[in-house]
Amino acid sequence: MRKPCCEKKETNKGAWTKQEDQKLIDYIHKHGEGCWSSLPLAAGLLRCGKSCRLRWVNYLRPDLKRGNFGEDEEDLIIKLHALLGNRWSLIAGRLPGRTDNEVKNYWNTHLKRKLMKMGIDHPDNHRLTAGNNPLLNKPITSKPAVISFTNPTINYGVESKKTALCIVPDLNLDLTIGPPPLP
DNA sequence: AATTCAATCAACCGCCTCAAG
DNA sequence: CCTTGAGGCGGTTGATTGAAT
Repeated sequence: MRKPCCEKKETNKGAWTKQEDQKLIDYIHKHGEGCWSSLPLAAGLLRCGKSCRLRWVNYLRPDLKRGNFGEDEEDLIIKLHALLGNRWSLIAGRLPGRTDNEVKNYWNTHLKRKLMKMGIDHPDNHRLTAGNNPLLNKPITSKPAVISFTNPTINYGVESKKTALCIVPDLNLDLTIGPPPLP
């Protein structure tokens, strides 16, 4: 079994202090994101490199948006999750200013629950509760591609009147994965 | 006001991949 | 090839906060 990356040294754990944050910010402003394993020593931090990277990527980066997710962001997450599954970093890559951790947390706390309320009892694979919806009692032959969005037009539709349908096995999501947009 | 419960989210853990030696 | 270590990722935990009783 591999040793943990920071077994060699005593390192701080838990919440970061303001001073630690500042040290990390200062160091990265001066030297850029480089070798995370040697960063803590160089920056005067008693943290392991992984912890520094995580703190920077998820919290200190200046281009982070933070705050509530917009409806368009929600839709995009649902759409991308249907396509990619739990590939949070890929999903986050399509949401400027959002991190994988943030997207993952948002999915687990808000969206999962929201989809379940809409009758999708397996939000992880975007399957609707068959018993609730006669349309769905047909066998699904291929991997369900799912879904719904408030914007553009289709909704999961369990409750919405304007809805069309919800699971379309071979639905073309008209979504291509490319490099994330430039900042 | 005090207590309990639920929701949220920052941070950790362990695994995987990949490049360097 | 094989080994090693760094970086990155997804799953999970636990502290904190807010709401309900």
